[in-house]
Amino acid sequence: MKANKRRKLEAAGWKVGSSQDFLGLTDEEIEFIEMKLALSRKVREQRAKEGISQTELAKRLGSSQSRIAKMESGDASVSVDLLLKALLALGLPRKKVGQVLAA
Amino acid sequence: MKANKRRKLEAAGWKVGSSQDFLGLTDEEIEFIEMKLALSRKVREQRAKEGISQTELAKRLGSSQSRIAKMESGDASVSVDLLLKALLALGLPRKKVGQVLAA
DNA sequence: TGCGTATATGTCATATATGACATAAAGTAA
DNA sequence: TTACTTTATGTCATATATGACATATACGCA
Repeated sequence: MKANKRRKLEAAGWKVGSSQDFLGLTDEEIEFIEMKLALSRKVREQRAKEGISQTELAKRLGSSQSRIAKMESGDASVSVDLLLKALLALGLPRKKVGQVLAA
Repeated sequence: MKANKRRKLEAAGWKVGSSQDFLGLTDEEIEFIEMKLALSRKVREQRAKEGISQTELAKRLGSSQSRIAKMESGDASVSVDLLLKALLALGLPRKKVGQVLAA
């Protein structure tokens, strides 16, 4: 696990208890988090492209504005399931969703 | 209620080709289910390629054999999060995971 | 046949994710 | 400034996912 990768994760808003906890994460756990953050960023980007508010997206999803905000901030309480549903609700085709994850 | 119905449909062996037949599901819901099933199939394929049992994969994941079985059978009670973690635990790189979703 | 292994299916207590809600903060325009 | 909109943050009751477990089924191979 490289230091610059850690800085990227922290800058993206992922909260970790301590350095030990963070360094204790396996590469697979880091990969998983990075995928979630990529989806998170894509939601914000795509919502901006659609020109709608968090409240509007929440209505489409049957969710709430606060959860959309947590979603876009990379909050760990948000599941990948919800992130995927959000991207689909924003009109992103499945192929593009996959590209986000792969990138 | 609606979610419960979908769960039973999936558990009963719902296949991608017949997804359009189930009225009441939006295109986005169908896309989401298809992505989950693609991941599900990939887990079984990749585990076979690794030549390990469901029990062994469960140990790697900190899960249980029964959950792996549900995972591979496309049971709706399994989250995308767990499916992704399983594929990563099977050594599939992030890029390949994305390709599974996009396909 | 039996015996060991792998997989499937169902249940359940508990852990986790969720929407709802309140409220703060930040931006916008008058 | 005020009034309004959007976004951020925290809490909480409830819905959902989870691992553990029991047990059934299947698939070898002796």
